[in-house]
Amino acid sequence: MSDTKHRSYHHGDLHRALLDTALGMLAADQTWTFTLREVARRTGVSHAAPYKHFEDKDALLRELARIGFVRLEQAMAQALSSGPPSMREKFVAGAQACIAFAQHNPGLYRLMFSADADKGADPRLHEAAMATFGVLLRLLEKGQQDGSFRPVSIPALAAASWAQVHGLAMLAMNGQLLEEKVGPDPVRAALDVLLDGLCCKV
Amino acid sequence: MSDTKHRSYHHGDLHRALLDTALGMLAADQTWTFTLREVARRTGVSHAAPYKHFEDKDALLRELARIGFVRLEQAMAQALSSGPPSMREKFVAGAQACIAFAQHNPGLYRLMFSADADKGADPRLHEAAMATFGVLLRLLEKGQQDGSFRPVSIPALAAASWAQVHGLAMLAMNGQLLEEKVGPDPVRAALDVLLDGLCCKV
DNA sequence: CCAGAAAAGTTTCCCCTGTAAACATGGAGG
DNA sequence: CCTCCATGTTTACAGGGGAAACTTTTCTGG
Repeated sequence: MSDTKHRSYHHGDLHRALLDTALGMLAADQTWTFTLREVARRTGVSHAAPYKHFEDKDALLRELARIGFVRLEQAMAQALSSGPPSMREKFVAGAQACIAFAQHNPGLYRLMFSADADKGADPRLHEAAMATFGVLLRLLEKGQQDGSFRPVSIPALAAASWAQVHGLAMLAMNGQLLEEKVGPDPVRAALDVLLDGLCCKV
Repeated sequence: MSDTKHRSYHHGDLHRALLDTALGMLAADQTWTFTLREVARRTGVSHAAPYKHFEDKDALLRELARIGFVRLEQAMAQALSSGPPSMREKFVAGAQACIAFAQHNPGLYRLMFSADADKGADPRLHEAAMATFGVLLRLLEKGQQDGSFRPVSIPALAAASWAQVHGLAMLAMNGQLLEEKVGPDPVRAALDVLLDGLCCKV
C-alpha cells in the first residue's frame, strides 16, 4: 500500500472525505466562510482530526482552491474542444464555461480568487492556476497563428481577455448582469465588444 | 443640535474615529481581516463601544465600503475632467484612476467588492456603488453621442468596460501584471485591446 | 436649577473558532 | 505477540463577535 499516500487507516481516507465535505458546503453557499470545526463535524470526526491531514485551515483552503482550478481548467478545455471551429466562437465558449462555473460554484470560485488562498504560498496551487491560465494562453496563440486574432503582444491579449472573463464572472455571480438591463445575452454582448477589438477586422 | 446624528458626547464623534482607525488599518494591509476589537483597541475604547455606533461588524464594513466607493467615484471623476479631451483617452484615464486606487488601497478595494459587504443589505452602500458606476455610464453615453464609441447597447458596453477595469484592477493588485511579462504599460496595452472594440473604426 | 431620561462607554459573560498538547487506539512489521 | 507510528480524540487556551447589565455623562423639560 504505497502507491498513494492517503489510503485507509482508521477512517478510510479522511483526507478526501474532508475535502468532499468542504466542497459540498462550498457548493451550497454563496460564500466560503465555513469553519474547520463544522467541516469536521459534518464528516463525523473530532474537530482536531483535520490537523492530521492539513497543516492548518489555510492549507485546506488552498487544496480546495487547487481542486477548483483543476475543475475549471477541465471545464474550459472541454468547452474549447467541443465547441465550434471558429476561434472567435471557441473563445466565447471558453469564457462562457468559466462564467457558468463561477455561477454554479460561487463559493469555490470566490475562494479560488480570494487573497486567503495565497497562491504564492503553495507551489501546487500556483501550478494549477497557471495551468488553467494556460488554456486561455494556448487558445490566443493558436488564434494568432491562424490569423484570427490580431498580432498584438500575447501577454497584453491575455491580460485583457482574462480580466474580461474574470470580471464578467464576478458581475454574473453578483447578479449584476440582469437580462432586463443588458439584453437577452449579457455575457455574449459584453464579450463581443472585447472580441471586436481582439479579432482581426473582416 | 439636531441637524446631524453623530455629534459629540463622550468621546467626541467616536463614529468617525472608528472609521478612521479602520481605514488606516485597511490602507496598511493587503487584506481587510481586521477585528472589531482591534479597531476599538487602537481607537482607545472598550471592545463593546463600537456597538453603540454600528449595529454589528458588518455594518461597519459596509460603511467603510461606502466611503471607498465615494472616494473611488471622486478619483475617477477627477481623472475624467482633468484628462485629455479625447473620449478614448478619457476612458483610459478613468480606468487607470480606478486601477491606481485599487493598488493604493488594496484592502479597501477588496472589501468594496467582497461578498461580505453585501450591497443588497444596505441602500446607502448600493447607492454609492451605483454612483461610482454612473461615472462610467455617463462617459459611455457622452462618447456614444459624439460618435467616439460604437452605437451598441449601453448596458453591454458598460458591462464589458466595467468587467475589464475591475478585472485589471484585480490582476494589478495581485501583482499579475508585471512589466517584464506584459510590456512597459500592461494596463494601457490591455485597455487598448478593449478600446479597439469599443471605439468606432477610424 | 435640578431631576430624570437617554446616550455613550465599560465590564462581564457566553459561545464560537483555530490551534497546540496530551492522551488513546489500532493495524503493520519485527 | 508486542511494539511503534499514523490516525483520532480530549482537553486546554487565546482571541473574536455579540448580548446584557451597569456606570457615567450629557441633554432636556419642569
